Amino acid sequence: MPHDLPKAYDPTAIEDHWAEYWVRENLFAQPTPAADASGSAAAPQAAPFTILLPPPNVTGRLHMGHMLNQTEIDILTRWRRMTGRRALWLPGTDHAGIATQMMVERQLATEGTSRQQLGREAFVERVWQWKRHYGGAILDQMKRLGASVDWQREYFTMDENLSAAVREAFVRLHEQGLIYRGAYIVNWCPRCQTAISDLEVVHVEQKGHLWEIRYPVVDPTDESAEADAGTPVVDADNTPTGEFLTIATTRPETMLGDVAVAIHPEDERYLHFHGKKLRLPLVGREIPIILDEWVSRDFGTGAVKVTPAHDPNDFALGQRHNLPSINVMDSTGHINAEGGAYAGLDRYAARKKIVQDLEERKLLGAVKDYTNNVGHCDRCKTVVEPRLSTQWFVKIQPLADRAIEAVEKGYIRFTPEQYGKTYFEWMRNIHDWCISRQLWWGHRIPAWHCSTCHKITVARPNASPDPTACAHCGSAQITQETDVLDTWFSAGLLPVSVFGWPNIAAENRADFDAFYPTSLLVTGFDILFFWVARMIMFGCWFAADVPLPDGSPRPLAESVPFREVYIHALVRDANREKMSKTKGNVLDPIEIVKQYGTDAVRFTLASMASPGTDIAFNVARTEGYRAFANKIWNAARFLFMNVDRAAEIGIAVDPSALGSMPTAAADAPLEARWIVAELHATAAKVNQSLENYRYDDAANTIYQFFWGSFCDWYLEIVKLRLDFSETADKAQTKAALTTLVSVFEAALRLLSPFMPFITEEIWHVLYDGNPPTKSIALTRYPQADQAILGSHAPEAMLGLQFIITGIRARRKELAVPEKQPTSLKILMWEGAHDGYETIARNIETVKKLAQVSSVEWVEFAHRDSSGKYSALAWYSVGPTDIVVEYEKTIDVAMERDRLTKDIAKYEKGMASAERQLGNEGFLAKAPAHVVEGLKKQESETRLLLEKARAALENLKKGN
RNA sequence: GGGCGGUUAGCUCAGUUGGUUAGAGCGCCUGCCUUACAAGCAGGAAGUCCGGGGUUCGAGUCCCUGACCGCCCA
Repeated sequence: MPHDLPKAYDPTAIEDHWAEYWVRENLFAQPTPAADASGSAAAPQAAPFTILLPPPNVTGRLHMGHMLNQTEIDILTRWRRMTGRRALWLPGTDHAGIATQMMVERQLATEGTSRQQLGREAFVERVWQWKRHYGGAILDQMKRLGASVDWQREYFTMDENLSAAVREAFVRLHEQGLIYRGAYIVNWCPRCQTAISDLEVVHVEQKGHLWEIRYPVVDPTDESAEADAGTPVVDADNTPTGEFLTIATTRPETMLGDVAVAIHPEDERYLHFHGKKLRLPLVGREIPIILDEWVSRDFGTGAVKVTPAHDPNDFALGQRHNLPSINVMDSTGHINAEGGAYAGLDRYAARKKIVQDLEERKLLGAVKDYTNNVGHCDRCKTVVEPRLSTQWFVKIQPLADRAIEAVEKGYIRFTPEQYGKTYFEWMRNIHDWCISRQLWWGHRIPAWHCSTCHKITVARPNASPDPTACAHCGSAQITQETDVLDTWFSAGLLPVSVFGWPNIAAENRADFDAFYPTSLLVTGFDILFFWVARMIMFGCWFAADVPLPDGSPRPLAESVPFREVYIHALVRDANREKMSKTKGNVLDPIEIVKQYGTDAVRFTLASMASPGTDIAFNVARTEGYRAFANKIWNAARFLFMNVDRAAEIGIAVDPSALGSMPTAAADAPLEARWIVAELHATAAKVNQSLENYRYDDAANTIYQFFWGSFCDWYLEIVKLRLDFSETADKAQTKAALTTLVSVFEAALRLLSPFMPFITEEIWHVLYDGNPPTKSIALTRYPQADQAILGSHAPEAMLGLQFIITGIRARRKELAVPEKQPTSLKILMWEGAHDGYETIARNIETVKKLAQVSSVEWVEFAHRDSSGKYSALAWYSVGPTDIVVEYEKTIDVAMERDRLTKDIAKYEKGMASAERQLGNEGFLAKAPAHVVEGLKKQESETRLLLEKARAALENLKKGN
């Protein structure tokens, strides 16, 4: 049956089909290993390669960052799978508390209702409905892109088993005294109406002001009502009289909650204020002046207002000095009843009004421009308000210590290495983690408040799922905490929870034993702290309690959630700009895939994915890789055309030649031995590159092999051998066809992890619909044979390529019409170089590839006799001298330019070589092979220089 | 303020423990519809490796320093 492929490669025609096929056939499922007869340890199998998909938000749509991440993971997973590892890539999505809640709330708003109207239970049900309908669209996009994941193990962080892990982790940490609840300053988002962690705050430089405000010193003798109200005594010009302490602030509205003013104890400017009290303007409260060394004398006026309820530093000051905390804002950022006349105003309206009122009272000092770093909510970009509130925290230090040790001892390795430093930097300066969120969507904190004794009951499910009575006083008057946990709390547990933790008993621990620790984590630097660090902390903490399969305690080295972390960079636009919706430069990977094919987009990302470097995504490049796919497609067409023609005269490739690494007989033609050697070298390089996460090297090496070696040279030469005529040497034709097909088949396997679609398609056609396995992805990855890597064929081939390229260049210079063959003379000097023999044996190749009609070998005793030939036609190609015969009159000026330029180049090379070779230090200290190489190069350059000079002389003589 | 990167061809990037005369893709110029491929073929041009100093027989590579760009943390 003839192999029919359309003339041009059309990705849309093949990709959907294979994407569906891979999912339908469940090709990449990695089942739980079966226990052996004893029922305890799993039967010995190939080493696993386990990798977790960084779970995208369930609300998410695929963007370029995802596609880069997934391409990198997929390449490694497909590659490891093909090298025989038990590869498991586990997909899933994150419930994304705030994002998902916001999305559903928006939906409710369009229906004229709200979550408050619905009530918590109905709202949560509504979110589940949303999730069932729209959630996980991103996973469908992954399916279309051919990610080789195990879809049977898909997880969702709110699933029952993963929720059980979250609850167990919380309870265990609480029992260990590592979770506490208390009133502290947290980052509060007035829009999201929840606390957020330090990491969810992004600092943005913003132009603002530094306001100086005069706080009147209390005169103990004045008992007037004005003084009580904070209205100062004024003179006739309405200017306040008396003594003041001037403070500076960037947030005047918080003064309503001031409880003190702090100065440095040694600040000489303010010594006379020690022990005095101030009257808080606009409020009238009497507040103390406190002394604290924390105060920076250089900042502002050196006097700082203290508002413990609205600033973390002030909170600490307040603690130290036993000051009260007065909260003057509500959860929406409006001034509350504590703010007296300003109650009800939005924080910025209040700021404006307060500044205005201070000015009227002549209490406003200088107003300076000031740029400060303002914290914004990572999710909604609202300015975060530091706020005193009761939250749940993880006492993180013990977990961090273990996580630091795991990396220090090399149990986890970062690539690029510099991220190890970043990790340590953060880990060693870590703060307790605020894990409570005032949301409805998420894992509700498993703590119950007792309204009788006011203690807290934290319990894991025993007889009933939730406790019904207070563990302290037995009262039934208990209600569950309304807060939910930070989404990253559950994400941090994924490496243990997806394999069944905490329910790891003898009968269901096979997955954990087989796949934990995972092998690798591939993710972006932006979630290094959010996720990677937390997984390391949780993994090292919780997995440590799971004994090894043999029952022995699990050491730290086996508790880590993964052994390696590969951090990739950002995908930017073609101009290196960060992609953003506001700039409108966001590229939708699905759109580009539709245009150029998944394989081309994957290859673009891979070829640019050098560790640590951002990717400037340029569709021009993708276009180039679509061309590459087309090249392979057409090489396949060429191949099939010849296979079909061979079949007509009864020649067929033995199927046993396929599926392994091709070899070439010692007496096989040069191009066969060469392409086989190139294939092995390519395989070696690609395997090595992938081992080192050098996707770019791996991709470029394959590209060069396929196009630069296989198509440009091998295919052209092998055409000579594919003789299907009656008189053909069938053995030779069959041998050539076998090399052609087997090298191509191996190259497809080599390329498959990078371009899974086109290789799958062609591979199936190659096997005529009767492949040895269900997919090329289940075949073996090409591995190099050391013996073949030592082949001399590439060296010989290089000489041949050199002369062919030389003749072509010469023909161009002589302006020989493209199709017109020319005759060739090869000048053989006495003491002939080795290359003559290779050229002679492959003279048909030279003739075909360089448009040569006939070849004449001319022997010469001396190089000088070259003068006999018109210098106009004589040409050096490396060590070989040739004459391309063409009657056209030569442009003497042009020829002189060429020679002059060559001479200059050779002279420069000679000078450089002589300088080094004349340097005793170089001869004495440089390694032998470097010296030898330079000497060889010098003598070659000298020869070329002499010949070029002679030619230039002849040119002058001849005219 | 603390920490970490980067600067190589017109563009986007490689360049290993220092080693021979610095590479790739795209773009550019010239000629070709050569029976797999014009998404192609063939040939070609193009670099003060950010500046300055140092170490070395030898520096794009190591050290110091300056400039510029970027990222993270506070």
